[in-house]
Amino acid sequence: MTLTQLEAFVLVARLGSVKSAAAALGVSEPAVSSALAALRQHLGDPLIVRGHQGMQLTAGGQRLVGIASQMVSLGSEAVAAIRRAQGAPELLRVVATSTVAEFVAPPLLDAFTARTSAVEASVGVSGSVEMPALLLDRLADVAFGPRLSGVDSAPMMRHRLVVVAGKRHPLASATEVAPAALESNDWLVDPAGAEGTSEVGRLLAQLRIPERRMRVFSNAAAVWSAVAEGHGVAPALAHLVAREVDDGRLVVLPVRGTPVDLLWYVSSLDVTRRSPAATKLRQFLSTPDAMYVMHRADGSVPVSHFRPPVYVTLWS
Amino acid sequence: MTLTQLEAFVLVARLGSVKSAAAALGVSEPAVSSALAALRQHLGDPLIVRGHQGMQLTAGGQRLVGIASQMVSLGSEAVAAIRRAQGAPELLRVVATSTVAEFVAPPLLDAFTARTSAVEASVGVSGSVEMPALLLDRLADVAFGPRLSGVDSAPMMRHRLVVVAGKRHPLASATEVAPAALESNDWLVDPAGAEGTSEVGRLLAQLRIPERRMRVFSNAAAVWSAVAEGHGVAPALAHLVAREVDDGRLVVLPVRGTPVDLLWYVSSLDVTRRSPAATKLRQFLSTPDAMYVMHRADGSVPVSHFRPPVYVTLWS
DNA sequence: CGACCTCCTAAGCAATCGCTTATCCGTCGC
DNA sequence: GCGACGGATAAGCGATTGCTTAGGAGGTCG
Repeated sequence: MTLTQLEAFVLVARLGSVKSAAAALGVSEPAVSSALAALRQHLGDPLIVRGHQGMQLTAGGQRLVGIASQMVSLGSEAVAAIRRAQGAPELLRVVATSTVAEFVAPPLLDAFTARTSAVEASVGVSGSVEMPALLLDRLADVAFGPRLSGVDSAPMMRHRLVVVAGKRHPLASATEVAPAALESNDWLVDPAGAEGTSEVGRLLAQLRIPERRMRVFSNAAAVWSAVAEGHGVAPALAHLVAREVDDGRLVVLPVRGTPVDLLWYVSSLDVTRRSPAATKLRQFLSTPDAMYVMHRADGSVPVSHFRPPVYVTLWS
Repeated sequence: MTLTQLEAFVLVARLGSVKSAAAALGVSEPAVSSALAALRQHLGDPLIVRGHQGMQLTAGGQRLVGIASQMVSLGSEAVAAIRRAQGAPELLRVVATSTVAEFVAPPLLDAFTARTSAVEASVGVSGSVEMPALLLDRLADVAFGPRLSGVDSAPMMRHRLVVVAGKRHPLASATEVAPAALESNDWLVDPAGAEGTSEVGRLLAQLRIPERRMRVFSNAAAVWSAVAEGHGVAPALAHLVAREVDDGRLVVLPVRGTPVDLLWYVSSLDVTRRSPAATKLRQFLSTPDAMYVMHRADGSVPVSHFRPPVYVTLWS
């Protein structure tokens, strides 16, 4: 499997014909055809066959084309990245679980880059199970989330997990919440909560909430706003819903086993192998400035510092 | 530049020595060394040099290692994907602007996959400028967002853009909002709004809102909840904040030029080149069922259908 | 200073890549 | 049925890849 072969395949898929792909590449048509043949043999799939209107992708070809196209474009990106790196700022790539990425990471990294010259930070979202691999593969320099094994994790921020409901919710005025009452309610969670291995996932498992009762929202802010509307109950971070609780819009339920005091950790490779920027960030995290930013976090940053964290998704 | 070379480089970077990389690959040590040499020459950068503790990445090497590692892992993923494709469901990869991805896409695709057998849908977030390229590269089958040129766009859903503020905001009781008052307020937006080319971005430009007045949140739900707290004003989708407005928690401001009636479009390659699943989805979009789901959307789906949309980010 | 240890270079060799020209075979249109 | 078109196959060629063994170069240690 060669990048040239993959590029030929992508072009054929995209243009719908071997001939035009050959023209686009500036080579003869058998060159493309044989590249395709080699790829077919290597993967054991026809990939693309003659159909009634141009070439038709097989099921395997359909899956391959996205992957192959990324590989090819990453190839050119690699060249461009090296070019840019001649006099460029250091990169700091952070992954975080969805909750942290939503509220804590953006203002924290904004404050960090403002205090540290020549560091360029960006954030991505990932499940906690993928994090060690991402660090080991150097796809990320730092991970925010639960404690990880196999890499160097240190406590970063204490937080408290509570269960909340809207003020008009039937359970809102209860002095004690029975286990049976929990199971018969809708539970609203964010993507991190849907992961069984997360802290929230473990809490839900401990409370024996059945899966069919769980509804996953794309982010925690959406969860809490739906809960305030009266749609079920949800786990929440105490300091982030404090204002809604003070206003009376949300009510903390007296659920057995809560509140839970937890820690988020910062993880990276061990000290000899982590990137300089990762070292600097870990130092910054121990300053009072960082503590202040983390706890005040509402997840927003000024537009001039904003860089969308996600450009392209790798389809699994 | 070969995948073998990239793999050798990644392993050296990861293990910190040529020797151990060679051992891991089960080849002699000059084999790794020469692969590295070829890559160095091809890219014109030392990539990784002898330092005091093992090999040290150069600035270029630091950037390359993430890209290279992805290319290598995509290579093995390609093989796995083909394997799985022998009797596998069709893939439908959707990209959407952040607002659509947050509220509309998940329930819509959930309803679609429930009604259509053997289709496996997943969603990613991207800016609208990248969308045509993503479709053309077949990194995505379908895009939800503004009308795109160069691909086949059709109207999908009408929506109305308004400007909202919290009930206690100074502008909440105004009968007419002066342009000067707009500029001196904080404007809260989601990632799509921070893109100058989006509909929200154009609205903000038209209102002459200076960049320093804009604060970007990671999602729209967070924006509206912050606005309800009294933190500035924000563009909002009328049907999604309707309940907050009815409750009096948010107030629609009488801003000149609003409300704006807009359309979201569904885009894909032209009819001969789009995937079968994309065709089916576009048919589904014209049914009353789809309309119902789109307008009722609060962005949640049952946990059993939930697949986190983003696993890995390509760092730009 | 000399004995490491680790990386790089040299030389050589089989296999493959990537390309060419020339020729065959399938499927359309008429 | 018979061209015409487009894709696959064949044969052949130079360049590159990917590996080996052998030896040199540049550090860090005792």
